[in-house]
Amino acid sequence: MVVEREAVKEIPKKAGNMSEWYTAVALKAELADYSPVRGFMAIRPYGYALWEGIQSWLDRRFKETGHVTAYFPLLVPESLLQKEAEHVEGFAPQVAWVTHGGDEQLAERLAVRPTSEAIILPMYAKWIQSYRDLPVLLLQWNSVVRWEKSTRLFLRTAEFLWHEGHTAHRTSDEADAECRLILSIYKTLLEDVLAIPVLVGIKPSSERFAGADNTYTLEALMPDGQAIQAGTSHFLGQNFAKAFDVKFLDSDNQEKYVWSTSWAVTTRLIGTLIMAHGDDRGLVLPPKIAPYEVVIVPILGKSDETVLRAANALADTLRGRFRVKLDDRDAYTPGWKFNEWELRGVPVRVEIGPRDVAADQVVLVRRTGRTKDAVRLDAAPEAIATALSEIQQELYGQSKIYLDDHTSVAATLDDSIHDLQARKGFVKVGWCERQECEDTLRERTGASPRVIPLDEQPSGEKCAVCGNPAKVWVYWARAY
RNA sequence: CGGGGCGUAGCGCAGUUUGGCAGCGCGCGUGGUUUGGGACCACGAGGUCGCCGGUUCAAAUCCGGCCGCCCCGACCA
Repeated sequence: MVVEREAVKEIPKKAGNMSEWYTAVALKAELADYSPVRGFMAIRPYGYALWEGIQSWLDRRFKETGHVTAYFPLLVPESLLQKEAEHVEGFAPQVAWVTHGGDEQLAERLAVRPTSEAIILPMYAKWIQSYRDLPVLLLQWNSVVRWEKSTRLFLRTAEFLWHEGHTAHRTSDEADAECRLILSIYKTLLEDVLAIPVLVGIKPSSERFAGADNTYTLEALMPDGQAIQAGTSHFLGQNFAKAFDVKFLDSDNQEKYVWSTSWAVTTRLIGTLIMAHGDDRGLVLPPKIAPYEVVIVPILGKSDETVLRAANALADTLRGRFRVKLDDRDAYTPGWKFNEWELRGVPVRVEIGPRDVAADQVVLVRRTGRTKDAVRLDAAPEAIATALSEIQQELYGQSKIYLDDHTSVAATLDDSIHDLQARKGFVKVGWCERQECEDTLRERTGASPRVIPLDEQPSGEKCAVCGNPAKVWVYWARAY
């Protein structure tokens, strides 16, 4: 039986102040730390392993869809950044500038990329001549800098890691299909791997990416009732092609501008993951993304030779099938290790001690329930596989129930205001698509329109603000 | 950027009101005993009290300025 003495002492309750809880978990689980440079963070190996998990899953998918990886410069000349008017206006307040090379002042200052459209599209102009060169399906794994006023580990840092995809297409339809393909890949990543259910759709024009004709988005709901954007996919139309003169000769011998897209998910996903599943004992990681799916804790005592040998043999057996950590450090007691690995979110723990070796069994403990089950040694791999798959489903299921329970429909302005001010999640409202109705709701609630769903259309409902026929549904929420 | 709080050993803090030897717990090192839910004993290492200036015989403590961090709001992936 689990004896509750002092649980994890250093972590505040999640239900209390979620911000304090979040920061404590990110630091104590050794995911990241504050760095000497204000607003920037150091990602520690355990946190980076989560990012590598996301990377390798996406790289596998992108290989299947024909996307290839490239790399473009860190610095963007000011003149290039200024070519797309809306783009530069949108990012100007957040750009960091390089003004000197060594001692000498530069003739033209260079932006540290806040995103790379302005340095990639000029290259596309050189590389694309004919419709036969299309589509171009590139992405790069890199970091970008946005000078943020207030920052939080993973959720908002002045520098963050991401991949940014940049594609160029022959037709508008093809570019739009690309955006939707990426959206579906991201949705699978969020729901099947990270176990976080999302609403998908498009942003109202007021929330679009600077320079885009359309922005697709994935919105998740955090346990404090606030929404968070988990990924974006932008249909850029011909805006950037025209600004950077990216043209091709089509089969009809006409010179045309390409249609481009850009899309990204960032290390913010790690912050989202922490909040979505963690509890008062720390991190809870979905098995599919956990750096270690299984941790083996040998209970060493006087008979430590036998136990250690059994633990090593078990680790070798399991390693063929799972990501395994054998924690054979002798400086820590088993109880200390139990708490440590729970804090770090490992889904399944296997305890093996003298009693188990004698009985030819191991003790299996799930991070989610923490009940102890004795399992015959030869049945352990199957039992672990079952536990991992059930934990994965359990985490998604809980989050899905939370999302559904915290999504309401409001038919009137008063209801919308009431529901949004209660801060309990998404409020779905009908909208006539007029800016003034959106502005009214923003001012009255402090919330923002997060997403217009792709698969739901109003059928006779009215705009919650003005009462005219609603053209679309919009999910509103307070947001990170 | 507004409101509030804080800065003293790696971490968490006491000491500041009333100026007078820089402390406690955890962690860390060594040795030993331990090990099934954060073990115990002994010895030990570790400090420009955020920074700069002022008052004073004497400043962690009083005064002035600056910097940084956290929380709550407004803006941002």
